Amino acid sequence: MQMKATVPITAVGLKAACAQCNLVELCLPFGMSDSELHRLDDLVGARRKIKRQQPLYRAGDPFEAIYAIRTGSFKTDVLLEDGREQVTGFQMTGEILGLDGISTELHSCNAVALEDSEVCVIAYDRLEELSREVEGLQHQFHKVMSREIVRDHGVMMLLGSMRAEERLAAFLLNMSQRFTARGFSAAEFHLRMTREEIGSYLGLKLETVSRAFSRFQDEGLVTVQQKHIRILDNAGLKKLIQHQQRAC
Amino acid sequence: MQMKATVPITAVGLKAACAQCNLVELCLPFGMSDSELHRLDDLVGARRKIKRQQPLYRAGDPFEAIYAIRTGSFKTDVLLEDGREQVTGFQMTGEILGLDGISTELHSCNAVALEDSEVCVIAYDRLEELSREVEGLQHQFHKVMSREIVRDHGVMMLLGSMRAEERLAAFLLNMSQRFTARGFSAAEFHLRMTREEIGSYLGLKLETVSRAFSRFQDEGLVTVQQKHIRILDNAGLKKLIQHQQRAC
DNA sequence: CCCCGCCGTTGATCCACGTCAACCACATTC
DNA sequence: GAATGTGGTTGACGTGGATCAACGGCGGGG
Repeated sequence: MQMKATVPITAVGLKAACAQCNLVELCLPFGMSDSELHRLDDLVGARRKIKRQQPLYRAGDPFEAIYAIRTGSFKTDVLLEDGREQVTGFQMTGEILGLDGISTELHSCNAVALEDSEVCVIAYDRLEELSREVEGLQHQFHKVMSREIVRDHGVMMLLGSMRAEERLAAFLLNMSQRFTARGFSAAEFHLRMTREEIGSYLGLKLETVSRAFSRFQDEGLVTVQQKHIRILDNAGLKKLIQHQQRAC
Repeated sequence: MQMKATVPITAVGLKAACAQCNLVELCLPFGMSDSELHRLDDLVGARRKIKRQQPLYRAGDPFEAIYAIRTGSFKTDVLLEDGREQVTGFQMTGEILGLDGISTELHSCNAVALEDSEVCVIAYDRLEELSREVEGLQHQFHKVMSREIVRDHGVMMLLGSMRAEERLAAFLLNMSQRFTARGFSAAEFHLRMTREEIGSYLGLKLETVSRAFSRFQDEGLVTVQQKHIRILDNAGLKKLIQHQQRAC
């Protein structure tokens, strides 16, 4: 069921035109002036469509570009020789994929589409070139990388110090907040990933994720119907995370 | 026991002079030409000495500079409101601290010296400025940030998918490899952090860390005397990580 | 030198989560 | 509509690591 190599499923020749894109606020060009914005037009090359379950890139692939998600969503994961998988993140529209490849010029993880998706391809050498000239771009790019580091620290906190229900609560609140930023409902959304993928991300087995969902539902914090989530008690979820619910 | 703010313990006026530093190979200037190297002299401002247990910066501090470790070592950690601590990393000479601050212009974690240490202070606005002119610096800086992201993914793998002994084995091999890169013995070294700090980093309690050390010693993989470690069977440790040691 | 505090080790017990297994809800295909 | 497969839920049970507790060793200060 695996493909030999990561090949573009579709590479359409359309220019991406950040200035016209409604994702600027969430994406790499955030905070740039109009004049700066127009200089990006020759940076963002083609778009590429990726079908659900297909890889955008794989660990070991040569690194040439980073990718901005235009539509759809992805997961990134790393694999151990013995087959164990760790999902390292879920990415939504406007977010940047591929930063892991800069350090060794090889991608160090897999990026897989969770649904039919489209990305803007940003050639990395062109990005470095242009960001030497466009200060706003340079600065924003650094912020994007730094944000990724901060996000990863948050996940470490989650994996290293939280119990199962706290992890799931943190995950739901994070998803809710990211949907909100994209103009969707904070309270009601559709998860694109399976229980197993959530579990891998949170360092839990899928059964534990499922049970935690059920318990949240019993306690009136959320309603869950398969992948459709409705948050009923945001504050209750937040409280779960902070109050280490132990005696003493 | 906490200090109000992070103030320089000592700020010596000495220019750092990367070109003369024996850490270039490990540090930000890696791979830069001699002529590029000399342009760094006015980038790296003062050095700063930090006493053991003192913070270099704290979560919430305004971000102004990143730091290259000249001597000593640090830990970085994040705290939850309820007091839980997650150590997100241990840093050694030549490694860069403070990248987490770029995204929000506030530091998002604490950096604490594990021993009396000295860092080179690199003003961030000057770094951006200079890296617009010096291509090698720009590229190397991006690699350093990317490497941090890749490293964090490795820690997630560890926290999310490995059992206690695998985590400790991975930790020891990682330390060994980093000591080697610094010209120290790969087999014998002195840990600067406590069992509790190791435990926090690995998502384990200190007792579990201690027991795993004892078991490694019983199995002839290492000898442990307090913080002094000698690795007897490198391959054995590696095997521990890959072979998911379950029946079936 | 002795005292004291911190750090590390080890043992006994507990419990959160993993494991194993059965079953159910949908979606896809024929 | 039946057949098949994938993903999700739930229950029973086992276990790895947390918790609680006692003790030992080293290092710093009087």
